[in-house]
Amino acid sequence: MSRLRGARAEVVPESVRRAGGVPEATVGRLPLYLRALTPLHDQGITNVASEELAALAGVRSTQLRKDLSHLGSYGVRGVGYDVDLLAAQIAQELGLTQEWPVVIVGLGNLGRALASYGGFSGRGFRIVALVDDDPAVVGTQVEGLTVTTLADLADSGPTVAIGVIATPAPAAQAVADQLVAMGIRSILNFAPGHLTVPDEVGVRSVDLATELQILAFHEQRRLLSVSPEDPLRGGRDREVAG
Amino acid sequence: MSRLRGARAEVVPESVRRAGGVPEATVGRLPLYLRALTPLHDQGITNVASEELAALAGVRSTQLRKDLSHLGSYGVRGVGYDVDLLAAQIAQELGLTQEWPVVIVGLGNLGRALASYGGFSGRGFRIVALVDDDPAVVGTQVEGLTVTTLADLADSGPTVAIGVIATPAPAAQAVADQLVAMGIRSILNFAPGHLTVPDEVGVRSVDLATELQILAFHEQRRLLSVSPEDPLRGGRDREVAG
DNA sequence: CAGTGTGAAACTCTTCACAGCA
DNA sequence: TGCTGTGAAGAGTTTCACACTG
Repeated sequence: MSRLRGARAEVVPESVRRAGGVPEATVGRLPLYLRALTPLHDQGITNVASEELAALAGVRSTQLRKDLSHLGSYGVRGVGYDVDLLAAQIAQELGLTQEWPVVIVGLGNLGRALASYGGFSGRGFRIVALVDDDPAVVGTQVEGLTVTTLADLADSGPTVAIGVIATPAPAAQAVADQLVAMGIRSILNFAPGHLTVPDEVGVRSVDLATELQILAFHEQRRLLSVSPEDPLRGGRDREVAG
Repeated sequence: MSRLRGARAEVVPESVRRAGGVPEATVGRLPLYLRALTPLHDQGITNVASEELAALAGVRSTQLRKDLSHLGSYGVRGVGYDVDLLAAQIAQELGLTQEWPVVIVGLGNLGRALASYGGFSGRGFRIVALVDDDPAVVGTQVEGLTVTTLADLADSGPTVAIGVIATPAPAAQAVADQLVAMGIRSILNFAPGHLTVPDEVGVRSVDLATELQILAFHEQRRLLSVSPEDPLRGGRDREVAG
């Protein structure tokens, strides 16, 4: 589900790419574990067993333990994991010991929703710039930041590590090109459609229609298989990492 | 990426679950293919080769052909695929020949952004209800629909197949429970955190912080590996279906 | 002969079974 | 005794190589 997929370049096998590293599937779940640990920390709980944490994160305990083993985890046999220590370890692995500066491009409904979303600060990210190309919007204040153009950002704006694209689909590729040109190598894309970027740039795409269509597939499957001789649909607790 | 992960229930092997079906990984890519086909259709292009369509969707041509082979595809050797026929086939497989009624729960910034998003109609979905629990919002008109409460919806609202949760995190589980109680078996969750639902309910979750943290992991990895003796990062064109 | 369809191989990911330690 | 950590087995996915066909 997140899912990595090659497009260009020779394929470097995971076994080589991962020199001293963590499998991609595990990376996709580390955020879930971190998210599950936070409320435990807030409740003053200091220790948690893999079974319990796995339930909170929505995975199996063996999976959790295997994942954590890749970061050379420090669980205690017979006891469990130290909540704060584990959270710190995962945060370090994900690179959240520093704050990554983020720009949001496109201040339509979605862009504004993202800008006002609380999930950035305190989780390793800070919005440092907001960009739009509508003259009526540029210069206005949104969430305490002055909206600029992409050109202004490249020219005289703050340094940015991650670009979030929340523009209409037709503009997304051009925006991505400009973000890449100004040195950004991580892009989160909310516009539908595939972005073509150089190999060294990471892109993750979130598309509402795609998600709904996947749900529709299973919904249809369910409706069809209720009637006949086939009582197996193996329904399972479904979740997507991203 | 989208990724499926069991949590409860005995594990039904894919080979059994997929009786006459399509692998989960393939299902996750069918929407991408459909999305890539639409502009071709609009341009009046009637035929496309797997190499070209794969490039538009951001996958490899072998992957595309293998995926399509699972729906018993009707490509023509030496020629390619009929654009309209292929689009129709995929749409049918995904269950988009009918319109699925959708409810959006939570009309904060995100919920409103989703409500005004154009990606629903014409793609197999229609928003038939908007729900919020704020008395100041209930009864108002948003995007041509009158906002109701969840209780009203269960009581006297239209039938709904898919629920979209766009509430704050603390409310999400309770909302999911109520959606399930009224018979909804497909949920798209935008609130951070794991939802616990019965086996027969499908859930997909989209979480901004998770996506950003995965990007941050790779960004950090890139920064660390630029300097030393390790010139392999196997940079690849990254994309997520989910 | 260009391009699809597909078994087989390679690889990744998940689950199992159990050794090992506090 | 209880729970972690992990090699090995099993399941799923991707890629390869090439047979096949319009």
